[in-house]
Amino acid sequence: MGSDANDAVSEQLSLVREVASPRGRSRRPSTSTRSKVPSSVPQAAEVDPVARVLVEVGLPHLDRPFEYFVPASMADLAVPGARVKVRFAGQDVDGYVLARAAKAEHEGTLAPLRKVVSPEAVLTPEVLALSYLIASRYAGTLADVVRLAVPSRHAKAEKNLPMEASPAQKGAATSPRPAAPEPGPWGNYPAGTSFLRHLAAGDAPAASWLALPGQASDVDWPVALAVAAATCLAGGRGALLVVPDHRDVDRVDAALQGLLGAGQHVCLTADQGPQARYTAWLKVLRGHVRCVVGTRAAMFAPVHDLGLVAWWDDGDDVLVEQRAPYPHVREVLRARARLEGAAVLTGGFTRTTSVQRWVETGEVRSVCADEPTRRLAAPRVVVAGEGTDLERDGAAAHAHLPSAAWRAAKSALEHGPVLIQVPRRGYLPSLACQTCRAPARCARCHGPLALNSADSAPTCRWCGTAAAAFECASCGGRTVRSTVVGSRRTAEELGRAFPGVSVHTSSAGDVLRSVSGEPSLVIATQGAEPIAENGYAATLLLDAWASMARPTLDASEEALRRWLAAAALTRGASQGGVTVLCGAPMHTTLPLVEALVRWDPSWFAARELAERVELCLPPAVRMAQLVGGRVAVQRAVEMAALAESVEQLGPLPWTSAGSKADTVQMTAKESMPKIQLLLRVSLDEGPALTAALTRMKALRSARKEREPVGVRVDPMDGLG
DNA sequence: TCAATCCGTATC
DNA sequence: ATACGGATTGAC
Repeated sequence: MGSDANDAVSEQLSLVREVASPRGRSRRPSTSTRSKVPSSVPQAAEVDPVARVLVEVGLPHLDRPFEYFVPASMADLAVPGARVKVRFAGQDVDGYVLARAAKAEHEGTLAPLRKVVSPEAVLTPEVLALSYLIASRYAGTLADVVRLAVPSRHAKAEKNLPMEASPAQKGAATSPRPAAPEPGPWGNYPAGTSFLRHLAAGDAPAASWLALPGQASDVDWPVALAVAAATCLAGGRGALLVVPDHRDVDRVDAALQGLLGAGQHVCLTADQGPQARYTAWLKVLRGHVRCVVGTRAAMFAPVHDLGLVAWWDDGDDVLVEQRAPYPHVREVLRARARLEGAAVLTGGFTRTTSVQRWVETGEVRSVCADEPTRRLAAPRVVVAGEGTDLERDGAAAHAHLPSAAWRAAKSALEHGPVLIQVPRRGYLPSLACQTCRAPARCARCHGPLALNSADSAPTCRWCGTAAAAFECASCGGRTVRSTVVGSRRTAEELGRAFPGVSVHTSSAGDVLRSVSGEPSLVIATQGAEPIAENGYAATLLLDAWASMARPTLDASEEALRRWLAAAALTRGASQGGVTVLCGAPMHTTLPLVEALVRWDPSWFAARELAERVELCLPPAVRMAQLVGGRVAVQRAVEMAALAESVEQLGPLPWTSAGSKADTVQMTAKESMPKIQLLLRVSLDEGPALTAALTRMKALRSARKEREPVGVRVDPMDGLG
């Protein structure tokens, strides 16, 4: 494991023990005498009459435990982890019992718990410890993180689910452990079987796995995840698998069903409905099952004896939680693995720079296939030029297809379906070097340059510096070109280019799961590609330039991720599969294109990370973002009393993601333009920065600052 | 001298 | 947030 966060971890653990230990004594001898209990209220419990309670008031400066006395009637119900209602500042609020104690630290009179909502210990010590770490990592409140970790109660589900595992499940739990499965897909990777062996033995191996493309059961990634989970279960420990979306959950679910049989795992997804969802979650909490597959909210599932955390496609932005404090699945599962001694498995067709950093610090080991294996499994990749060889006439001209792409599709349609991937609409306009097409970067802070309005000079989206004299860092070019994005071919146009072929479409909101092996054209936006039975005969990746020119930090990483995800649905070169990249700049050999052609995401990730290190960009540094009115942000920064070493980039006008670039956001009431300030520190100084931001938030809420100031750590996760 | 009001602080 | 206390202000 890397050393940068070890201190923070041990510090947090001791904090957790102090607060959560059932009989925990304070390090300092308590100066309080035994707390007085008003005579008008019920008798206190005889054993551990004090409950430390996390109260759910949404105020940062009240984000700490408060002590209540436990009435005798609740002595056995108010267990650590139980939901309670308490009187707080004159009103009834919800809370959780964090711990019971013999004596209070609070010197004044304790108020009684008003009610134990349910004796179900929904906030387990492990999840509580995890929540402390995540709150600290993201400068958020414990209450916010607990809200993410513990689903809201569904009383009927709680009542209907038996407390004890059913006889069959009980039998499974007490009978000899299930046998470890065959390695299956893991046999394709030199380090794969070793990973499984350590996993089964109860160790905590950590791996970044670069999956081979293909859907056959001896390579298919959902099968590989299921095998890892089953191996962990066979070793007597629980497993937690997180995947980006519901379709992925279904695929892993099917694979688990095949390996484990019925009733050994549960799925957790947002679209289950409250009762089904809470029932599934309770099965995990009560230990009926020890294996979970789900979407991002499952990352907090209270799996018993956790032995493996795994997640798929680290770069997918749906792995970022959309509620404060916006934690990434990667950080949550990494923290869980450390706390609970579990193995780590992060897989994908590509590797993000964040995971590459772990590989390079030795925190995780790379698990990937050797080059000959990759070459056979991956499709042959062809690069068609940007406009240079467009068909001038005939059907293909209508579809704006390069002739190489048209020919590949035409011949592939004799053997099976053809996938045509188009970029999503709505990318922000951005700037690139006119000569070499490298993204234009700010000379001062290396942020992305963009045009605020048609006639102004290019401006940095981070620090606001106007690039009066642009000079490209890669080739020295002095002119920028605007990359207008978002043109999308219609299914009709393509249909006309291939008369007589049936056409399917799949895009966000109307996603097609799979298509048959019959010849057809499948037009899908990025991320919505259906799976084809036996794989696509060919895949066309359209408008490469649009994917490459997005004005976000991770544009290249993201482009490769999306291309390889589509290309991975294509038959391997050994079966004639081909992928055609259309619309890539031909002037230079871009590493991005080279990585696709050679199917070498590991090499690309290392290059990208080296560049980030050089330019002091995440994940080589820690960043935080403040958003709000100009004065409020300025005052917030002063309150934070930041160290000298904290670099401030900006402020500059803030536009919300997805809004048009020239729309300046206003705060609701004052019609004040919002501004953004970025803070940058070394990774070592990350914990100090988040601590300062936490203090600042507490101070602001204690002083009842009116104007909101948004704080976001790792703002590049998800938004770029 | 007392009540109304403002401000700061604690909330167990 | 809401409640409370202490200080401050203003009218009798």
